[in-house]
Amino acid sequence: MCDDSPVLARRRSQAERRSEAEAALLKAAVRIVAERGLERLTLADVGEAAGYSRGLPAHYFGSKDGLTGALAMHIVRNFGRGVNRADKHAPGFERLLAMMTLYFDSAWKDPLTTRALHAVLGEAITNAALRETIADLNARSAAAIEDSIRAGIAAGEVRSDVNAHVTAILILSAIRGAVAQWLTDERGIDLSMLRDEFLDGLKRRLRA
Amino acid sequence: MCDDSPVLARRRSQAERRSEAEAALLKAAVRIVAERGLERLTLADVGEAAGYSRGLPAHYFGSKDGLTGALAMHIVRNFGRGVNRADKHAPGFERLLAMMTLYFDSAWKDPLTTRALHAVLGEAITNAALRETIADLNARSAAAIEDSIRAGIAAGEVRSDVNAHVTAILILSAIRGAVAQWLTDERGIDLSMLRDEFLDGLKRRLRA
Amino acid sequence: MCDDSPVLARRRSQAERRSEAEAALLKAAVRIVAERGLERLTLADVGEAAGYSRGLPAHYFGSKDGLTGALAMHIVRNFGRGVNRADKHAPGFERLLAMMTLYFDSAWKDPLTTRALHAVLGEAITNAALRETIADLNARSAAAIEDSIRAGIAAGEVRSDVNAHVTAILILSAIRGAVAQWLTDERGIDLSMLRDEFLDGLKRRLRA
Amino acid sequence: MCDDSPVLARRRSQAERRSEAEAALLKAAVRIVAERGLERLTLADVGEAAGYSRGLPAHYFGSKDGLTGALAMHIVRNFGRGVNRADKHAPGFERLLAMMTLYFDSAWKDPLTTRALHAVLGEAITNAALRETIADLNARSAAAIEDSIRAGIAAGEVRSDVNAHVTAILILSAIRGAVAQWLTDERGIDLSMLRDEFLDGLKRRLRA
DNA sequence: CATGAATGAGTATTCATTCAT
DNA sequence: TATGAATGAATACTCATTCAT
Repeated sequence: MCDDSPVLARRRSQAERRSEAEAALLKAAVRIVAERGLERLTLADVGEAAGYSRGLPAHYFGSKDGLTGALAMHIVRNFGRGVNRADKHAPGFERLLAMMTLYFDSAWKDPLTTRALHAVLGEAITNAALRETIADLNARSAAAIEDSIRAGIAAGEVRSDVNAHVTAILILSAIRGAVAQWLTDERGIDLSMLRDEFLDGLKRRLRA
Repeated sequence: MCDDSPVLARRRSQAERRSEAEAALLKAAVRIVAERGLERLTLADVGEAAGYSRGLPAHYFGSKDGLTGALAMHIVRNFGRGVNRADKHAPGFERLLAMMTLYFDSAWKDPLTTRALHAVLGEAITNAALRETIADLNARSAAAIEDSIRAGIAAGEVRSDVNAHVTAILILSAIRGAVAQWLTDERGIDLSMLRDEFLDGLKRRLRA
Repeated sequence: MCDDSPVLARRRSQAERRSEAEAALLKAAVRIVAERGLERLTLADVGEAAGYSRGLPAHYFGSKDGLTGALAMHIVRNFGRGVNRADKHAPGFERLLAMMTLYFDSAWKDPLTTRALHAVLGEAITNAALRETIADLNARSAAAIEDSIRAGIAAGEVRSDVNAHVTAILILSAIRGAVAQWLTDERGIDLSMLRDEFLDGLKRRLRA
Repeated sequence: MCDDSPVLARRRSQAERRSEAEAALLKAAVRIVAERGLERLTLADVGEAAGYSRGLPAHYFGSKDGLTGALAMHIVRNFGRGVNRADKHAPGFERLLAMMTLYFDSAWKDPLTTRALHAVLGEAITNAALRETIADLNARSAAAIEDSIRAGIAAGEVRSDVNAHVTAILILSAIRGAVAQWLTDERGIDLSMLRDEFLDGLKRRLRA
């Protein structure tokens, strides 16, 4: 920090090295999970794919379950960051539509993260260790949608007889299910068509 | 060996025993997958859980991939059989509503199969060997919905400006996503509430 | 069993194959432990040394702890069988002396089992999983000595004011300690001299 | 570096810190070995248990073998120091009895060191690197006993027909074996009873 | 001097698969 | 047909060791 040496590539501190390596490992893990699934992810592969040793993932994450958990957190955090870019719109119907668009479009723009996310979502159904992390993600995702619906109602943009809570969960459900089907059959399913029809239905159903 | 019973009868009995055992193995596999996931399913466990030897699953299904494939088929077939009970209604809006209800209620009534199905759906995202089976299931499921929508349009029960194909996919998406969220958080998500709200929205959106 | 085929090398039954392999594995394990100690025993080495695959020990004993436990049992059983050959003498002072002689001489005659036994005895001090097995061996070994002392007292061969229980434990202690010292320094310690002096002291101390 | 304090004082303080840390590491190692055994002792654990870094033990002792050796020496030295407190008695039968008492009582008073010592004694049987250290300990321990026996003979307190050398080894054997049995079954074995009976037998056997 | 990041070899462990009975 | 013994490859995991800070 207080090192003024003129060396351009300043030597990294231990903490920097550590977090740099950790980030690289998680990035590599995302790619591998997206391509092969959690089941066929090996600790050694992650280390090598990240340009480190075969042993480093075990050293950092302790066990495969540890890596899986950290990976879920990482994906969820990354994903949340992406969706939150919709908050340039004021809460309300506009933001809701922007969020929905982002959900669909991020699947298209970043299929790696999307595929990894859905692999983790699927795993959470039969893996108690991940369930809480994913349940929490789901709850927060639905809550963000719910907030926009309520704001829309308050602003008179959204019909006031809508059950914001349940509707939010169903909206999240539809997006998740649509993306999952697309991931299973990218050629047979036209995601942009699903997006347009979905947004259309949303307007029809919610608009005051 | 020294059994003198008529050959035909004997053959039949062996064939019966075989399919009986096979059914028992698949049933055991469904339970294990529902409880622990495909990753933690082992051939030996399936054999023992079904009351047979550790070696029988390999004997019948050849390999783990063979079992996985047969299992996916079995779940898909079972599932389809359940949903098709809606066909006592004539094709049209009534049958559509009945099918939707069945989708939700079968999750509640048979959480084991449901959980196993969703484990397989999740796996298909990153497992090419299952993708086709699942893509096919998805296509047929959506097609059944689409048929009812079209019949509804023809009967004048459903608005004629509805895009039957895309809407059917989105309907399937919403159900799948809703059940998936419920499976991840059975206490936090009220499935029957989701069902009612979903059916309500459906009527509002589709009814002529 | 009821196979009367004239083949000399009759095909072994599955159960025979299994127990044969298990015996071979344990025998190999004894040798490795005697030579290198429990710490440097690997499951793969045991399998290979026994002429089987590297994976078989894990397959049979489940884990290294499992093997260690089975090994302790096996050594203890083998050892007990050896010492019990003293029972051709009637219980009493003669049998006691014969047992003591056997203890010392079996160390000399079968240093492999002896070394392995003492490795296990040492391990039991800091390994709770073995403690009970070894505590039981110790209790039974001391009890056998105690029985002979009591019989000797009853027969008037042994002084009646001897505390049979505690003396038996101390006798076992002395033998164990003597053999342990010999194993640590075979050149510096003359075991036969220890044996003779020990037997001499025993007579002096116990004889009526 | 930029410290202007007298060099000598500084050196001394660093040397002190070094030996302080080394002592703390060895103390921690003794506890870990007593509780878990040499096999389950890790360098990192020792460092952390001593309140230092995970890397310090490797820094000081070079390798695990280095630590093991230093630990054996440390335990042996500590142990010898304890027993030598008997030298307030003049050499002879009294000192012998005092030494024996100390052997038993130190096991009771400091079970941690005792357990660690016996773990090392057990390991020495199959570990050539420790054998010499332990053989030397054994030889010196027996020699101390032998000296007292000889002094007792010279003073006319001990029977002159006793083979001092072999008897000393057997005495050490009995104590070691007794403590080992107690360590394996603290509840089932009454060490103080063994001590009393042992001392009693000793008097009867050796006293002139 | 002291820390802790990173490595990689060693090993336990799991399990699909093959094969003898 | 059915069992289960045996194999061996795959992989998680541990930890001594080295090295940069």
